[in-house]
Amino acid sequence: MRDREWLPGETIPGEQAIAQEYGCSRTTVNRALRELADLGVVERRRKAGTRVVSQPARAATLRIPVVRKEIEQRGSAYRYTLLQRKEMKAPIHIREKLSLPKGGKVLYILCTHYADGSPYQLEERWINLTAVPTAHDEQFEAISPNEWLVLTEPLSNAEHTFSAINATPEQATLLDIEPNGALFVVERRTWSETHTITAAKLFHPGVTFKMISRT
Amino acid sequence: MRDREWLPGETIPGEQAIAQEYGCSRTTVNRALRELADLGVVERRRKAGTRVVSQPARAATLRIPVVRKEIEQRGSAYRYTLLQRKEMKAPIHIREKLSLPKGGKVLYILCTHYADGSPYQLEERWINLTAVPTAHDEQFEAISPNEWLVLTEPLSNAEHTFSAINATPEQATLLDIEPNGALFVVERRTWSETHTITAAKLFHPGVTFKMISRT
DNA sequence: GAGTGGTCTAGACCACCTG
DNA sequence: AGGTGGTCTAGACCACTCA
Repeated sequence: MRDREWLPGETIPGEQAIAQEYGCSRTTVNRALRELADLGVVERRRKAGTRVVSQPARAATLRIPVVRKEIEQRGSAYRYTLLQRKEMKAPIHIREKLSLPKGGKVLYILCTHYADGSPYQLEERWINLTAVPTAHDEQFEAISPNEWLVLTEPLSNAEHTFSAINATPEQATLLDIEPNGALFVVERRTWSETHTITAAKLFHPGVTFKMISRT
Repeated sequence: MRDREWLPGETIPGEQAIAQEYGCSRTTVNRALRELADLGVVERRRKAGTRVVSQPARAATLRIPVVRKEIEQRGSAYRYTLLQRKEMKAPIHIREKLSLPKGGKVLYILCTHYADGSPYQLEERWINLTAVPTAHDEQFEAISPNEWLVLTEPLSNAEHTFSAINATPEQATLLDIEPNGALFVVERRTWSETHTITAAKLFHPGVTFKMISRT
């Protein structure tokens, strides 16, 4: 069905018409078209019908696992080190990201994840202590905030931003790379239905790191 | 339904059991669970049942549009410049990526995409001339290979790899950034059901570029 | 071999949106 | 106002895979 070419620039098929033409039920057609819509190949609107998008934006699905699993899946040994941990009033840029009021308290954490002894990721994180008060009692010496939050706050929503920057001198030292070396940065914001939970910046040495998405 | 907590680490619900419990049809339960499986929250296998994943890998969906649209959507003016175009025997690393035989011919293209006059993306591309012979007749002076291929070879599969590198001197010059500046790199491989089509490397100045995925 | 998920059918009601 | 997609039901067959 998805091979067939009635795909000129942007046209309008129908839904139960297709069902008749192919001799299948509308439910099936609906599912097929819905999947095509998810892929971005097709646009659907209630009364207007279904339109074949002219220049579809490729839908790439990434799987972003917990760092430890990511490292172990490459067959490397995982190690974690806590560098800094302090409770503080949220700085302005974090207040904005987490929609916190003036004076809102956060737990700031800086830590490193190693693969086979080499720095794999530098993690900088702010946890909203109003939303996750139990973080106050966790020292994050044995478990990384990444992993702890996945266990503690399941099924949260997230927004990811990917970018590239030149390492600051401190970052270069901590990640054991050349001064000014390229870093792959993942910024993550996480929230539940009621609260914003955490903001994180994850820095990967560019030489090492690749993020892959298939189909 | 997705609020309910029978989410201990990893357990096993049933499918038509759930349908009865919630007083809805199995079709509906199936769809719900299938969507949760797509999100990576749940794992399903035929005989074994459905398991709540303990540390789910976040599924982030990216939309990767045609460069021109990406730029125009930011409200910027788009301009495109062809820098180089030559037919050649595929170098080894491209032969591997495109599964080409020795001596397989490709069309190599180097070009730049500008947003409001500033370099936005440096595109380096190899097109498989066996699979897409019509590329031979296209000069790519008026239209970018990116856009041309989306029009010519619709509905192809793709694999994307994201990484960060330091710009080479040439890249820094072409993109008008500092020497050694960080670049956000998208590598793309594209294939149809029968052929590998193209391999591309897309370089974005790290200072400018961000790639965002929501939920 | 038996039970699970994967997929389909035929029919129905509804919300939305456009013309 | 009417037609579209969105979603649901009740029932069915099949393929896979575990025990």
